[in-house]
Amino acid sequence: MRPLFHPPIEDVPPNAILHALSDPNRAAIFASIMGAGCVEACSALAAVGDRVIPKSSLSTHFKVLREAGLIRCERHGVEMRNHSRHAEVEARYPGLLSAIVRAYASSGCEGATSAGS
Amino acid sequence: MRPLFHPPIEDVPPNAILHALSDPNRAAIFASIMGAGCVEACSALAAVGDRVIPKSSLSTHFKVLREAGLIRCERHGVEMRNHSRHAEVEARYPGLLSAIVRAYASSGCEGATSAGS
DNA sequence: CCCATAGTTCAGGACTTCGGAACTGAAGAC
DNA sequence: GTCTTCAGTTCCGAAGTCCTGAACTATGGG
Repeated sequence: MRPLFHPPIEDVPPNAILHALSDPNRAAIFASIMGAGCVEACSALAAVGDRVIPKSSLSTHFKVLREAGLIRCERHGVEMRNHSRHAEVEARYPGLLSAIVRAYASSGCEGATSAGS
Repeated sequence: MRPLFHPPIEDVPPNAILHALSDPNRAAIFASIMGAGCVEACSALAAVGDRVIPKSSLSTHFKVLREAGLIRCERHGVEMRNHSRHAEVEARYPGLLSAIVRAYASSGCEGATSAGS
């Protein structure tokens, strides 16, 4: 497939990460990828709680997360594997991701429920 | 003046905080308030680096920060004192604010430079 | 009382995001 | 090899959000 652009983590400004995760849907997606051992298919995340997310929105969300350096996407056959780049982000911005995920988890919001394994 | 609404910190969802701080201008304002000993007047922050922020935008930014539970505003005479509620937020979402501020600082972005005073 | 200062509100335009429909690319059926 | 199906992307219009200048309100001083 065309070479999906993944920015080096040093080029990602903090506000891009905050923006990406300031959307509860994206936060839920990311928490799910991060919690589920760094691999998921897109369609597996088509629902956050009760709410069904349209495919197109989902695609956009993944694009935002990808461009924020939070995930790495590669095509495996017909579906997409999404690896969390959480270790890289952690190295670049120590404590940021864990604090955010913890914040969502402690708020009882749907943002990180699926990360609770 | 009318009783400016300050939400209790427990009522503030994490995404509101992330959203508030995902704007570099607001991040700079907040970093400045937090770094400068928790008191500032609005007009003292009318410029982020080279960029001049219009009063109306500034007012909106303060409102967003206030409604995200990040600052507490009270009128003293003709001007406004803005206290950082950073301790409360820290208690509610441990490590979140410090990680964000540190991220902005380490990125060399203008988000937290003014906190170095 | 009138003026100056600090901040808020409103309205119009620019920008972003959402979501359905159509499209592309890969795997399996025939 | 070709057709069908599945997974995801792109396109475009609708809806919402954000920015900002202009007008307004509130406070303090002369």
